[in-house]
This record gives sequence, structure tokens and C-alpha cells, in this order.
Amino acid sequence: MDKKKSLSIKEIAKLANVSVATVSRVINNNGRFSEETRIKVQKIIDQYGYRANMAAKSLRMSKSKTVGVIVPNINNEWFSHLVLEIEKYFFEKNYSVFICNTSQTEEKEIAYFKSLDSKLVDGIMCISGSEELPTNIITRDIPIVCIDRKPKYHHNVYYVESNHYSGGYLATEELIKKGCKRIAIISRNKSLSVNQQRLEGYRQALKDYGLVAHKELQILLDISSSNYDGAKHATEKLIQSGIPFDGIFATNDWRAYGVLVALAENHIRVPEDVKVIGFDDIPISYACQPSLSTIHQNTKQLAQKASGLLLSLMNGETVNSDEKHYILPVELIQRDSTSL
Amino acid sequence: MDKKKSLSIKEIAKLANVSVATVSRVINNNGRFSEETRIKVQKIIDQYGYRANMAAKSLRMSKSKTVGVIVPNINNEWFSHLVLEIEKYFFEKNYSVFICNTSQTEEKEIAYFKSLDSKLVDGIMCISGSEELPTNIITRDIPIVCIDRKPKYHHNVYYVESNHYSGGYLATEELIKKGCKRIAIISRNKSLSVNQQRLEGYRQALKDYGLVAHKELQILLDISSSNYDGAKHATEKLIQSGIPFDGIFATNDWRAYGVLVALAENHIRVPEDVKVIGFDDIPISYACQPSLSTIHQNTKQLAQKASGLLLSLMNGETVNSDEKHYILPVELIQRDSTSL
DNA sequence: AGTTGACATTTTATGGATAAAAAAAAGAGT
DNA sequence: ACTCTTTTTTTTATCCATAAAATGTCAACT
Repeated sequence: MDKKKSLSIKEIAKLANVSVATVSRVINNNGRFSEETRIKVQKIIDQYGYRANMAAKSLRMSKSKTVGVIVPNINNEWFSHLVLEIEKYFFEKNYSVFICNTSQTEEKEIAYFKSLDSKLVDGIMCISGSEELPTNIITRDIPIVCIDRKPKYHHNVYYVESNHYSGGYLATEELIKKGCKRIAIISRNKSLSVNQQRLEGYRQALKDYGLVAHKELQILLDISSSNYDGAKHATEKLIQSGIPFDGIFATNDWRAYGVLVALAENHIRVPEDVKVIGFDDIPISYACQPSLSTIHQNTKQLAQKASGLLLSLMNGETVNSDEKHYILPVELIQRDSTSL
Repeated sequence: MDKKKSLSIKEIAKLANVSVATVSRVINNNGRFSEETRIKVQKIIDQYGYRANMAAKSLRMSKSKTVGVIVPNINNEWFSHLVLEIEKYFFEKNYSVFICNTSQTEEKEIAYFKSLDSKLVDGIMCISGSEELPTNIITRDIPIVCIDRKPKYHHNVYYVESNHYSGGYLATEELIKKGCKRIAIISRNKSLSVNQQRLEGYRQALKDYGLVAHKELQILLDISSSNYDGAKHATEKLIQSGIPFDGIFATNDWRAYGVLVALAENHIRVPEDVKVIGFDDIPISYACQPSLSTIHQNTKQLAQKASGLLLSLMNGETVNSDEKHYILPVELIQRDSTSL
């Protein structure tokens, strides 16, 4: 294999009989040079090849054309969809993306912040991680944008999220409009604002429609169990308890499928006996049966807004204070699990 | 916010009253220095903080402690699971991972190879991409390991994959053992060896059990349609055609769910009237109803083997020629969709 | 005391690129 | 032809860390 080692600027310069500075200016099309020189240099580059050494470039310019994406678990379709869209956005702009999977541990999050700092990333995208960002660890002014979580106040932190309150409201309202009177919610007992807001929306909808928010129908799972298993077990317990219910709002789609399977195994029909609605609108929700009514988050737009914001910050553009965070609308998707 | 700029080795050296070389040796615990000096330097570092500048380090050492992962689509649970495990492995070894999503386009693949080359990555993990790797683009000797695909011969390319032939055989055999006589296969018409091998396994199983491999039951989708939709439409067409069948081997789980939904919409019961089996064992296959029999790929092991191999290569260890590729066994998972 | 060796530390060169300052070349005007 | 601009190009310094070579220090041994 004739692997031709890439030439450095210095070597190109020698071959073209010009100085390294001239080559640099031609390559970056920055500064003055005559057309004649441009052709001369370009010819050598075409002939011998040149691949910039990003380490050298980063060192000199203290920026790296890379961004880090902090994500709890990339093997989760909602997060991976965000990552996909972020990657697409930044690829277009000639940035590379470091994937930083925290597995929900603070150690990994801290380690990655250190690493990203060390690697001179130009920006950090932080998806739904811990409450408190370890920004104090960072020694440079790296812009940070958060998705899906209101971070406690940190200097230079911006965020983009869906309207979870509205989603919780819409989901509950859908169940009410389809005739449900005793609606359970299965959510997660973490202080994450996301779950909190969905719960608020649920409570408000019940209130607005004059329904009682039964304490025993508000089930908050702890973090230890998985979404699917946790929701499945919770549903089984609810069934065994004998407490009547005719609708379940599961605050994400995996939980909703836990619910659906538990109901099916207990020969409770959906939507005839009990109606179910989820949240997120991941592919599973239309591909499985019964298809799941859910609240659609505009994941792509979330990613693009956040990426655009981060890019602006990286370019040193000043961002109006009213553009420091976006709350994107969500949409009710009606499918079989809440049909009449 | 009191963001303390990190000091460079030079500044640390000045504060500690030693030379930069000494600081470097202490930090990297490499070379000789007295305990006294170690303490002196460490004290300054503890007091003022030091964060290595990886750009400088990479430039000097021509390695970056990063690897690139080329993947067709990270928003696909099988790939994202691989990426997750690869990330975990390399995090432990103190490497960062660039995510390179090709969206199945050659342009992006080539662009990413150039970028990774430029960024001095120490290794590349290549997951099920195009047939021919654009390795000639690379100007340095970067080790490459492929997962899930036999690349045409390239210098320095190694690969790890599942035994797809055996998987195809096991899947078909399961259907046969559960009484199916007219078994369809729904796969993809790409030259990817993966699909080819699964098809071979299917044919061999039919042959071994004395069944006919009906041409009209071998459906190869083209790449344009999605797995789910493609399989759903294909199943609908098959039903409409009136050709009898009593088992379907869908060569991945998403296709299998396309099949299941098409059957359900046509009031064909699974597993009573038709039995269905998938491939991959992604989470959907146990979480949806009916739960799906499938062929489990040991994704974690695949990722770990490949990562270990890549790391060895990056460390310059010589790899025995018989360790240049691994073929890992797959496992039949029996669930409702093929129960009796 | 002087040579030798072991260890500790500093000096110097280097990796590849860019920006600023300096120098050289070309063009304009008198 | 000579000065003054303007444009082009080169020189130099710098980014930060590491490795190799050189220097320095101390103690042991003949």
C-alpha cells in the first residue's frame, strides 16, 4: 500500500520555494498573496498532498473544531436521536463531536469535563445530566448549552427544552376527553424538572376538568429500576391493589410499554378497559401494538436550536438575554391506545 | 465566577523554581527526580491547578488519546449499543471517542476519514459501513478494526463479527421445529455480507430439513425503504398475493415488527396462524407484544473484542494472524412469536 | 586528591501551524 | 531617477509539552 505520508506546511513551502507563512495564507485564504503564488503553492499541494495537523493548529489558535456532547446514555433512542441531529448539524459546520456517555454517574461527568477542557473543545452540549454542572472544573471559557434540563444558574449556560408542562397537560386531557375518570400517572421520583413539570401538567388538567387527583394513583418510581420494568411492576401492583382506574399516563414511552404489557398479561384490554398514553414519541410507539398515543417532542428541532445556539456562542456572537433559553411546543399524537 | 485559568507547565515550573522538563517528568512520572522535587512541584500544582494541553501533547507525541467510531446511523439501537460499549471500554483506558455518523453516504465517510487523520486519532473503529474502506485517504498508520463486516482486504484491517450464517440457520430451524413448512424470509437486497450470510443459513436449514426454498417466499427489500415500512409493505403484498406461508424469518427485529403489524392488521394471528422470528434482539423484541423470538447477537462482547483488538494495535502490540478476526456465536431466543 | 559513576536537573531542539513585525518588491506620482 | 505607497513575501516569535543531550551535584573508591 503506497501510504503517502502527508507533508507539513514547511515541506510544501520548500517545494514551492516560498515561506511557510505564504503557504499558510494560501491554504487558509487569509491575508494577501498574488494569484501566481496561489497557483504555485496549490500545484505542490495537489501533487504531494497536504493534510493539516489539527494538533498544531489547535495549539496555536487555542481552538479545536470539536465539541463535546455529554449524554446520560446514548443507547436510548431519544438521546441517540438528539446526538444524531447534533452530529449532523456540526458536521456541516466542520466540527467533530466527542461522545461523552456519563451513564448517569458524576465521576464520568467530571472526568469528561476535564478531558474536554484538556482537549480544547470549542463548546459543550449537555443533555439532561446531573442537576449541578461541574463547570467550575473547566479552566477556559467554554460555552455550554443544555438540552432538556434547566440547570441551576451557571455563568454562560443556556438551555433548550420542550414544554413538559404542556405535554403533561395534553396527555391527561386526552385521557379525560376519551372518557377516563380515574387516571393514574406513572412517572419517576427524581427531582429532574422534566418529570416534575409533566406531573404538574397532569395535576392541572385533572383540576381544570374537575377530577380528583387521587394520591394512590400517582406513582413515582425510584431511579433504581428501568423504565420498562419499573412501570410494569408498578402496574401489576396497582392491579393487585384493586384500586380502580381507567386511564394511565406513563411519562415516557418505555414506561408506557411496561404498562401495556402488564395490562395485557392481566387480560385488561387497551383501549377498551383502560386507555394509555406515553411521552416522547420514539419509534416503538407506532411500530408496536397497540400503537401508543403519546406526546411528540420535536427532537430534531430541539437539537438544531441548541446546536445553533452553541455555535453562535462559540463564534463569540452575543446572544440576546431573551434567547438564552427556548421552550419548544409539544404535540399530542393520537393512536390506538386512547381510541374510543 | 472565579474561573481560574489553568497554568502551563512553564508557569508551574517558574513557581516551583525548577525547569519545565522537571515538571513534565513529575507530571508524567517518567524519568528521574527526587522525592523533594516531586513534593515541591506537586504542591504548586495542587495549589494553582494544572490541566494538560492535549493539543501540545498530541503535536509533540503524534498521538491524541482519541479514537474515531464510524457508524452508519447512531439512532439505531443496535449500533448505539455497540457505540455505548466501545465508549465505555475506551473511557476506562482514558481515550475519548469521536462519533462519526455516515448516514450511509460515502461523502461523509470520506470526510470523516480525512478529519480523523487530521486530528491524529490513534485508531478507528469502523462499524458496518461501505464495502470498500477509504483507507488510502489516510496519511498516517492508523490501525482500523471493523465490526460486523468483512472488508475487502486492506493493509492493517481487522474485523469482529457475529456468526450470521449460524444465526440464519438457527432462526429457520426454530420455525421448522415449531411446525412451519412454508417459511418466508424478508431480508435486504444489499450486497452486505451480513444479509447474504443470513440468507445462506436460511437456505441451508431448509435444505437440511428437506423443505423447498420457494423463490417467491424469498423477499429482498431494496435499500430505499426503512426496515419497518419495507417489511410491512412486503408482508402486505405477500398476503394479498395469496401465496401460502406459515412462518416468516425477518432478518432484523424492526423488519419483524413490520411483519407483525401487517399480519395483525390482516387478522392473521401470531403464533397460531403464522410464526415469526427476527434477528438482533434489540429491546423492542421483549417489550412489545407479542414478544419476538429472535437471534441474540452478543453486542457487548462484539464491542469489547473489537475495542481490545484496536487497543492492542494502537499500543503497537503484534497481533497473531489467527487473531485478526473473530466470529462470535449467536444465540436463539425463544419468545411468544414462535411458541406452539 | 582525583577519577568514576549514579543520579538529579537544566538546556536545547522539536513537533506544525499562525500572527505580527520586518523586509522586499512593485507601482504611482513628481 | 527618486520618493512614497501599496502589495507581497519573509522573518521571527509563540502556542505547550516532551525527549535528548548537556550540565551539575554528590558520594564512593582507588
